[in-house]
Amino acid sequence: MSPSLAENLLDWYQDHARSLPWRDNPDPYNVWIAEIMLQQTRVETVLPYYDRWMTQFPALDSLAQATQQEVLSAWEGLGYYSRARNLHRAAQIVMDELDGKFPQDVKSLRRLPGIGRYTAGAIASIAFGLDEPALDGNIRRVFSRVFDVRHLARSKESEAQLWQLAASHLPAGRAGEYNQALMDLGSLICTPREPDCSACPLNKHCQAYFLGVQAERPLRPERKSLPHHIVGSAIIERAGQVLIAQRPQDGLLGGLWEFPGGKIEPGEDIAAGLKREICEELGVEIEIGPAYGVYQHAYTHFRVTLHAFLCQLDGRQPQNLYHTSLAWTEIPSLVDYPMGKIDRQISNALIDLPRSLAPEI
DNA sequence: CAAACGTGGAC
DNA sequence: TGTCCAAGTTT
Repeated sequence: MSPSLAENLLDWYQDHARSLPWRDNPDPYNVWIAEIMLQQTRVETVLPYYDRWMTQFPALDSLAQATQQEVLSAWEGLGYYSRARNLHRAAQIVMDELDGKFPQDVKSLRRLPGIGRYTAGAIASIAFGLDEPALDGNIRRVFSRVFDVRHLARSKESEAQLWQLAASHLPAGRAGEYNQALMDLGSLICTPREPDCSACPLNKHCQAYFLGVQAERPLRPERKSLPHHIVGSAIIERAGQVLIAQRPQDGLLGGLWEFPGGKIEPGEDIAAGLKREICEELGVEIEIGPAYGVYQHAYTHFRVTLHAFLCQLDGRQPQNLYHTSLAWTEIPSLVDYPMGKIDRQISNALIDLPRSLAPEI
């Protein structure tokens, strides 16, 4: 009798498993942090963040006791910041409501914020040794090829079929290894472009390879083009300090700090639009000074071109009409506030070129 | 349930 | 240079 899919896979994994820090000691906390960081994020990107995180927040209690600003600063640059806010909240829930005991089954894991179907299965199988499936992007691709799934990727039909496949081939008692082996296989061999089918331990099982259609699986839906927004931002300076604002908790870059401003309406003059935004957000008129750079950035669902300006207030105090909070800060202290990429670039420019704030000096 | 949610790297 | 992609979750 020829070896099963799981047998071939696990044999391969024994020799080819990647050495990763969270695999050294796969306790629930380590696996949880790694799984959240790895959501929609490459392993190479995660590695330095994971190491710093474990130094700063070595266990559940230290994470629960940290401030949200500390957590967001540790996360800065990783993106999808709700992951960090949810990790922090979940750590506090476990400490305060669950007596410090991390949930140990899929159903209770999924009650924690930020843990969905995939992550619950991953933690349950890897950290607790339970026979649970975990379907991520790699495993979707592997199974879409091995079983020649012809439904459109992410459709209801393909999701149902793939979760069924992920569950139906689990080797009893070795689900954690199996799930990780599938992910390593997807990452190393069964790659999105030019999979290395000749080196694949599953090529004898692979229907797409047999049919020569592996490059066309999974079946991808068409993508829409991204909208492009023009944004104005005000670097409001007063007595050697600049005004920064903390974004609302929900939505884009929630909880991070920014230079206030906003979207310019189509056809609107940039300076006029920036004055309007500042008036809406801070209830004050500004005088717009020298331009301070044009910044291009692509988010997941839109692109922006951001125009920054050095600005002065009209003498009145800004009111907080939109943000979580406002702060006046010395320029060197901007490093202490978590920010998204563009505002970090602006901050770094200010730190590197402080004289440009006071060109008369 | 379609849309929102970041960023960096490969081609 | 623009597009695609990468260990998903939430609303």
